[in-house]
Amino acid sequence: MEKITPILNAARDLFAEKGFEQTPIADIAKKAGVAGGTIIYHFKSKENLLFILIRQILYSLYRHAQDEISTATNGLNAVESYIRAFFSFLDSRGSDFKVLLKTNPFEVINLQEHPNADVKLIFDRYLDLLVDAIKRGQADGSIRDGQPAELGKFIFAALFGSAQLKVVFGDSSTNLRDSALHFARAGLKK
Amino acid sequence: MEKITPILNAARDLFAEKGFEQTPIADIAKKAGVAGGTIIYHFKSKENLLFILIRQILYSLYRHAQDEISTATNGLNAVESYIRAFFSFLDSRGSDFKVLLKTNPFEVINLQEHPNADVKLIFDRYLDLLVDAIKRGQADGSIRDGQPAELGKFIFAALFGSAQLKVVFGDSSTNLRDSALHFARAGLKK
Amino acid sequence: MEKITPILNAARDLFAEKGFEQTPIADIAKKAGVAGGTIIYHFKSKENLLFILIRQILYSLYRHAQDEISTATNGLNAVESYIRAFFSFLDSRGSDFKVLLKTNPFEVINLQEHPNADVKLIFDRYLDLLVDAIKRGQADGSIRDGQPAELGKFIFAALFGSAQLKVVFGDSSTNLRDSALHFARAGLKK
Amino acid sequence: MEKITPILNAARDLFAEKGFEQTPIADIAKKAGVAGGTIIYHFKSKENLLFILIRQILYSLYRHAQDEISTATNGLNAVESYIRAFFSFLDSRGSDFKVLLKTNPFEVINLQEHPNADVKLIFDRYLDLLVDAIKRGQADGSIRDGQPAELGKFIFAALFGSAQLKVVFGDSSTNLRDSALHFARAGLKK
DNA sequence: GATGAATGAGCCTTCATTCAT
DNA sequence: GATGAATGAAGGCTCATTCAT
Repeated sequence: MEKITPILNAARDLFAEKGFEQTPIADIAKKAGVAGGTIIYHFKSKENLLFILIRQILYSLYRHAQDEISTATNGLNAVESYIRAFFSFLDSRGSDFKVLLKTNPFEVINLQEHPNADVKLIFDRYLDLLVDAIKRGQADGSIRDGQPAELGKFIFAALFGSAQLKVVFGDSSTNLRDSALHFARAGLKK
Repeated sequence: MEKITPILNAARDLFAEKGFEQTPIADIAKKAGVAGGTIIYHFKSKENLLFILIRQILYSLYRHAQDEISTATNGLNAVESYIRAFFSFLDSRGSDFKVLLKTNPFEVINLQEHPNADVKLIFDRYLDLLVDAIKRGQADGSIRDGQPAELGKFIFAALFGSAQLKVVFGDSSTNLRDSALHFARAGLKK
Repeated sequence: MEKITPILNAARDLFAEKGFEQTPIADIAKKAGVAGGTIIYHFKSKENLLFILIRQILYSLYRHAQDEISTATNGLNAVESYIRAFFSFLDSRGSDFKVLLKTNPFEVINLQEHPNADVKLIFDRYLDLLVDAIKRGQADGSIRDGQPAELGKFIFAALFGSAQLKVVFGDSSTNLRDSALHFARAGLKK
Repeated sequence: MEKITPILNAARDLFAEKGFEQTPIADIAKKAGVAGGTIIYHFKSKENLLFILIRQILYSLYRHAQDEISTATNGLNAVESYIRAFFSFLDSRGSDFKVLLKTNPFEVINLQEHPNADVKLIFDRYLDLLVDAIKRGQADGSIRDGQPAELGKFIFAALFGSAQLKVVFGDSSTNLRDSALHFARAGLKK
């Protein structure tokens, strides 16, 4: 029971470092100071371990954005907070984020299967945070007209693309963040 | 010798569909109508087959962008052409693109090792096309000031993020393209 | 202590349904509403649990035959009662019988090892019931001459073969019983 | 390709000796002088290897009975030949037979699944040989009236029960055969 | 008596790669 | 150039059993 956290931590680190497929359960076990069978005992399968991990990470990301947005004074400001939150998460919890990007979670995990559905759900919620900020901005006059869902999706895409650039090629997240803020403002302002 | 093309085609389709790790050489062999040994005989290793494939695809993408840009009348126009080229490639050669996104090529392939270096090279060239367009725009007055490399990287990130959204969740590439054009114009124009 | 019966019942059902090897202790535990460790605690090992079960079942079979024979008026009649008892047991306690046939108990259980010896003992006693009936028939003139042990063994073999046919292929036990009675009478009568 | 026979031979011996579940593929490989992977390469799965083996054995048994019956002069004679063939097979190819009895093939092998269907088919054919002999006897007057299918099934059951007695407890097949012949004659003759 | 988390040996299977033909 | 039988290391998973509580 108290082995669950060490396992999750070991898995996070190894998945982030070498990827899901390249990480044998035995390695996780060794790093977590646990027997191989213990991992399956608690997580049923290696894939499910990934799923649990992804859900945790996604939820943290969601909460982090939510916190940041909560103090925004208007819609555009909320979008900026959302972007800042994304990059600060990326910086402070880079290892977590690598898991997200290195495992193509939505490929490895079959989203059709019931228990995985909530990963998609959290993901959607996280996107909604951005779309809602845009709607708010359109209501309070800080953001121009346009379909909030489409504007949101594109910004979202840009954020994940930036993260990939940082994670894969080591690009500076500061520069990417500033560019993201710049383009978002330019594209959204009235 | 004449077995090489069928092998590449089969590999492309299968890598696109199920991913690199999930595709056994035996499956490629069967789909290509070839013996398993033949693939190793021609490509040395499975990883190298992926490398060859990625290089081909990346090069096509590069040429496609180059073609599109060649008729641009100014820098901003060239950037727009670059974006359009990206999405038209994504639409017409979706399977190729999936290979790029599903294999995290820059993870699987160790870019430090010599023969793989040119994948990174083509990749950089492709990015340079965009950066050069921005520089051109700054020279001809169609694009505002700012560091071309950073502006370019962000647009680039947004494009790949969009592709991922399309490939993974099936989002409309038309909407994503229009948003990309919108944000690029807004962020680059004087 | 009061957990023993539920465990035995669950084990009986599962062994009958899926066989000994195919039934994990965990499944028995769940079905019995008991913890996994409890089963080992009470039965020492999975194999020993099977052994206890087999002994119970065999003893029931033995008692059932004994009861039926007790009212027989002569030897041939006793043999017929024995056969009828076998099939009525097979019908009324099919699940028990399946355990016997599905586990090849005499393979799984090493009869050389001391505590298991009494399974073989009960088995022999059960066979003796039949052999004794034949002897009795030879004494009272209802059964022809011949080696009782051999005649008995063959009838015995036929009964177990019939049970297997019923259990595996679902053949009618009524037909099999009538045939058994027919052949036994024909082969034993003077 | 030339490894298939050694594998089948090794599997036959080991399944006969220790049973299907108790025989790791690695043991078969070692005994066959082959790599572990080779077995799966040729037989797809351990279960399928058993299936192939069972089919071979069953077919031999079938052919053996067919040969023996072919010279019978009448129906009753054919039944006797069938019984003799059974026991001579049991004696000369005891190891093969043990595989049949030790694996409860009809349990391990899911008869519903297509490729396994023919095991049941051969099995039925083998039984039909006996039923047809009984019909022939009823036609030529050497065998009394009665439902051939039921009479056949019972004799069949007796034969398999006898084999089990021999295999498990080492009973003499000569005695069992003579008893079988005795009871069959007594039960079938006019 | 009972629990259930934890163990770790064991097993089947996968699969990239080799090599004799 | 091409084949495909053969390999064997590697990995995910099962499960009877142990033991601290």
